Amino acid sequence: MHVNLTKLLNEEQARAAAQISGPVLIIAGAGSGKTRMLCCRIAHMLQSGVHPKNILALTFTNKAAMEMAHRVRTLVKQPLDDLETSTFHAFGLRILKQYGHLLGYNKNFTIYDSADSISLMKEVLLEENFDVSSVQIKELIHLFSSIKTGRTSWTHDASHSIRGLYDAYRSHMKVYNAVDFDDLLMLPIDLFERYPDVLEIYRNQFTHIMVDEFQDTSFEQYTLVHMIAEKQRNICVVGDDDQSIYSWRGANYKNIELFEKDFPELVEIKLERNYRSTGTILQAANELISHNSMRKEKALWTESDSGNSITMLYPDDEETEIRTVINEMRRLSYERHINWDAFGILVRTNHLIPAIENVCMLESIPISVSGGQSFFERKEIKDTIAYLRVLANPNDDMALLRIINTPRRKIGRVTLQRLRSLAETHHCSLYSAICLLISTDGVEPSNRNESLKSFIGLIDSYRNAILSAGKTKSSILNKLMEEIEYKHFLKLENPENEQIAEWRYKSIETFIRMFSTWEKDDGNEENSLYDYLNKITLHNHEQTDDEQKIHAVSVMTMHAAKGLEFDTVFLLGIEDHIIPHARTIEEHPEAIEEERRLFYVALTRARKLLYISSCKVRKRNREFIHPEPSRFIAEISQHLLQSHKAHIELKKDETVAAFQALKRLLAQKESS
DNA sequence: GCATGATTGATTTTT
DNA sequence: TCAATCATGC
Repeated sequence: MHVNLTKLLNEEQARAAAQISGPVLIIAGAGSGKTRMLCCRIAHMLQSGVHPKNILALTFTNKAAMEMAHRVRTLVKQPLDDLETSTFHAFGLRILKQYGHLLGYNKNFTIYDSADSISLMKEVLLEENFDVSSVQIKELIHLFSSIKTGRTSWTHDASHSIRGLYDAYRSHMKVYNAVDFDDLLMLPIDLFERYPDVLEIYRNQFTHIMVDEFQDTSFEQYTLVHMIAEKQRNICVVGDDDQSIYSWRGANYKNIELFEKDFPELVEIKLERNYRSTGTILQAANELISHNSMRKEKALWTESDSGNSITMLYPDDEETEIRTVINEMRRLSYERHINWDAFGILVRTNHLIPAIENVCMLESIPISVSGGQSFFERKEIKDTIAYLRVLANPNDDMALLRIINTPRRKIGRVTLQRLRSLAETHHCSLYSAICLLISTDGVEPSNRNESLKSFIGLIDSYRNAILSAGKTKSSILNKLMEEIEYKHFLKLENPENEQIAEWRYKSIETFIRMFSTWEKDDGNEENSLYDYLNKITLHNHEQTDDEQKIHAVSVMTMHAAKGLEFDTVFLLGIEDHIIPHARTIEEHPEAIEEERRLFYVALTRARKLLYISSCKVRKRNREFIHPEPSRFIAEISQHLLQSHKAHIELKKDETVAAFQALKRLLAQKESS
């Protein structure tokens, strides 16, 4: 292994990669070869004798973490099993797994995702007799999250009852032996404060730390990494304040200022040369972002040609919008021999995605959707996972509630209500409440507890089986799903179409197969059920990398597109209530700058061609509205834009001609 | 007391 | 369009 930095990188990049001791702040603009630099930097560390297990690289998404690990391995041609590249949350989980018992958590704790948190909030509200709309529930959860992470304090508008709800929420979590996403960061901080010797272990292990997407780290994430880095001070953070798009989740680009204050001896390096986009795209992006105030001084430049103008589309409605895009993709792939995976379709909100999926399906365009309703969010998969969760941790009430009457076991509203109040008076989980109810049942076997008894029997027997199963857990799960006749339940759910039931059961089989692949992988030494469940909670929104999807058009939200790039990018639904999003602006007028940054991120994903589309009519709820094009479009010089030429849309016979040409091409390829 | 079908109402972004 | 809630039937 020998990596020559100056050969692989430009001057600034090489400087950044070579500076491996002391604190470093790297301001890396969009498309400035940041990932490449980071990978070379790790390679350089290894070359300089730093052991892989002493390196900690924190990223924002699991995808980015895996990508980085992969690229470093290719670069240095070594397996590097000890190299820790992970997200903050995965890192926090790792710490809790090892030392969580010091804080009173059993090792079979469950991670609650936001859906679980919402269900729990509903439960708590029910208990305390509150009638609250779903919007308010989300607000409450957001408030509690801010409180927990110290972003907000109780001082203002904290009524007594709201504090009560917060306490109830937290005590429920404790009873369930559950932690939420915030806990994955806050509990390690708590741990480090209470057990300095544990902190010392981490400080000594991770002598070299890197943080990617630093502009999107939250205060508590920064606190965590600061605690570890404080002593050795070999920490490098990489970010771009113009791409900060997660402030609603607590991201705080002011962390850059904190970092400057905490590590005053730092070296600052700016990467301003853009290798990704054409001059036109870059200029448009620069113009747009210059409308924001309070930016760190930065000027992206490129040596590439100005390239094509940005194409504006003004389709009549949503369907025309997608069909126009499909026509363009067909034309480009035919004229320029472009693969489907060179296209990216980006939207502001998830709910614009299904319509795109449908039309692409009809037109046989292969697409790969990330975000939106993922495999793990399908009802049948969530049910299956809920069964696993209850087996792993019977005190997990949210999972238990999901499955206790699925399939129907004649355990209905009233029974549950009784169980709830029993659980409440004993401060225990529903599972314990059921056990209590059954044991105090006495001699006369009351009919109504029979179904509860058999349910507990089912759970207990499978729990024993799966916890002692070694590498055959998946087959036990399979047996469980057969025993409860889940397939039959699906058929009852879809009486008019048995095919749907079959199809949905197939995804359960797929899940069991995935589970089986995981448990047979020797890399998972511990191979515990808990590990698997935690893994799928944290990797929820991730692509299951099917080979068939590699040559597909990517469809995703602008948030999900961060860090990615495509030759050709289509931005759909660039209308004034969607981006900037009407609700955001209403609630926080200052958030317009973040919306602009989001649009900036979207623009800078494109290498060569960029299309921006704004519909004349869009269906919202049940009515049609006439949206205005996004105000951001007006912030770009008009000479960079060009309207979509009508003749570009292929007429029918042209399409036929195109297909024939394509056919000839394929025949040629085959014969050669 | 529970299951089922009809009505209503709500939709930002993600670890 | 979809999910959660409500009212009614068994």
